Amino acid sequence: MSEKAQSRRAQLVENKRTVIIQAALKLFSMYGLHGTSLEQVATAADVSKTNLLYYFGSKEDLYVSVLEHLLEVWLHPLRGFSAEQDPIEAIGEYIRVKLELSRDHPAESKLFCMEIMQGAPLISAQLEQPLRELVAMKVQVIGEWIEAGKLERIDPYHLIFNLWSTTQHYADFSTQVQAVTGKTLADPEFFTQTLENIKGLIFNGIKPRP
Amino acid sequence: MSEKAQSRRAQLVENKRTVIIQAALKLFSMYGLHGTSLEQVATAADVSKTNLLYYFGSKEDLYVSVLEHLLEVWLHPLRGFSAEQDPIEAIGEYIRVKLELSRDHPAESKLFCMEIMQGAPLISAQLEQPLRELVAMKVQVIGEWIEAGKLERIDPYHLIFNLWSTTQHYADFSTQVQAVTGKTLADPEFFTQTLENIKGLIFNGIKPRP
DNA sequence: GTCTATAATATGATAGAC
DNA sequence: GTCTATCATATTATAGAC
Repeated sequence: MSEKAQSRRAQLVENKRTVIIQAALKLFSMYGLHGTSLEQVATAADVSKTNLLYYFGSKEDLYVSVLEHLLEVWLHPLRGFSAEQDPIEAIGEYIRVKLELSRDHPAESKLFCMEIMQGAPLISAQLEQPLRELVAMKVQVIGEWIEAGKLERIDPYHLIFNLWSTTQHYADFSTQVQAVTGKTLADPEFFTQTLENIKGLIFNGIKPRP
Repeated sequence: MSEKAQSRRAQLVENKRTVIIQAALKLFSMYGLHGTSLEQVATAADVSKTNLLYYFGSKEDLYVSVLEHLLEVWLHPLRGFSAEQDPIEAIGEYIRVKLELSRDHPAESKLFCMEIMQGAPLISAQLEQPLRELVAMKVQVIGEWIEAGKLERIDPYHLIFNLWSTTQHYADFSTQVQAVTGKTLADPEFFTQTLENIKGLIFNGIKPRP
C-alpha cells in the first residue's frame, strides 16, 4: 500500500468525521445533546446510523469531539492583544472579531453557552486550565494599560466578561434580537451598527460629556 | 361541600403544582428538557411519577407551565423606568434589579436562555408580543432622554441588549465566572463589585477622561 | 467500511383498583 | 387523588454477514 493511498484514505476518514461533527454541532446547538438523536445526526450528515457509530464509538464520544472542535474555534481570538498595542484599538479589534464569530459561528456560540450553563461537565478539564491562563494573561495586559493611564480604572475581569457577554448575546439570543428589531447580524448594515454601538458603549459609556 | 373546604383543597392543589414546578425548573435549567426525566422531577418534588402526571397531563404541559412561571419572574423588572426619572438613576436601578435576579433566580435565567437559544418554540406566542411592546416603550423613553440631552446618542435597542447581556451573564455563565475568578454573586462583596463595575462601564466607558 | 438485524434499556403515558 | 401494573415507543448500541 503506497503512502499516497494511505494518506488519501486517512483524508477521506477525516473528511467524513468532519462532516459528521458539523452536522452534530448544528443539531446539538439547536436541540441540545439529549434532544438530538444519532439518527438525526446521521441523516443530516448523510450516513447511516451504524456507520456513524463506526466513526464515533458512542454518542458521548461524538459530543466530546464536537466540543473539542468548538473550543478551537472559540478560544482562538482570545490569543490577541499585547500591552504594546493601543488599548482602544486592540479592544475595538477584539470586539469586531468576537462579533464576527457570533455572526459566522452561532452554533458554536450556542453550544458553548449550553455546555457552560450545564456546568461544563464534559470539558471542564480541557476548558478550565487554558481559560484561566488566557484570562490571567489578558488581565495582566489590561492592568498595565490602566497603570499607564491609557484606560479608566476598571476591574479587568469584569471588562472581559463585558466584552464576552455583549458580543455573544447577538448569537445566543439572536431569536430575541430578531423578535425585537427584525434584524440579524447577517444584515451587513445591522452588523456595522451593532459593532459601532458596542464599541461606543464600552469606550465612552452613556453619560453625556460636557 | 363548604366554600372553605373547596378553597382549602384548591390551595393544596396549587401548592403541589408549585412544588412540582419549582423542582422541574431547577432540573430543566440544569439538564435541559430532554435531559430531564419525569421520574427525576417526581423524586425531587417528592411525588410519584403517576401522581405528577395527574397534575400535569404531559411532560410538555409541565414544561410550558414552568416557562409561564418563569416569564412572570423574568419580565417583571422590565416594567420600570419612565421618562420623568433621572436616566442615570433609573438605569442604575434597573441594572441592580437585574443583577439581583441573576443572583436570586439563576435557574430562571438559564432556562430562559436555553429556550431562547432553541428558538423559543413553545413560548414564542406568549413572549414575542409582550416583549416587543415592553421594549418599544423603553426605547421610547430612552429616546426622550437622548433628545433632552441627558444621555449620549446611543441606539436604544443596543443599550437594552447591553443591559440584558451584561447582567444575565453572571447567572448563565456563573460556572465560567467562578472558574476564572473563584467568586459567585452569592458573595456580597463580589456582588457589589460586579454591580459597580457594570454601572461604571455603561455610564462612563473605559476611555480615560482628560 | 458498510449493511441488516436485533438486543437492551429508558421513559412518557395509560388503565384500572382503591 | 394516589397507587400498581403495564403498554408503547424511541433510541443507544452491538453482533455478524458481506
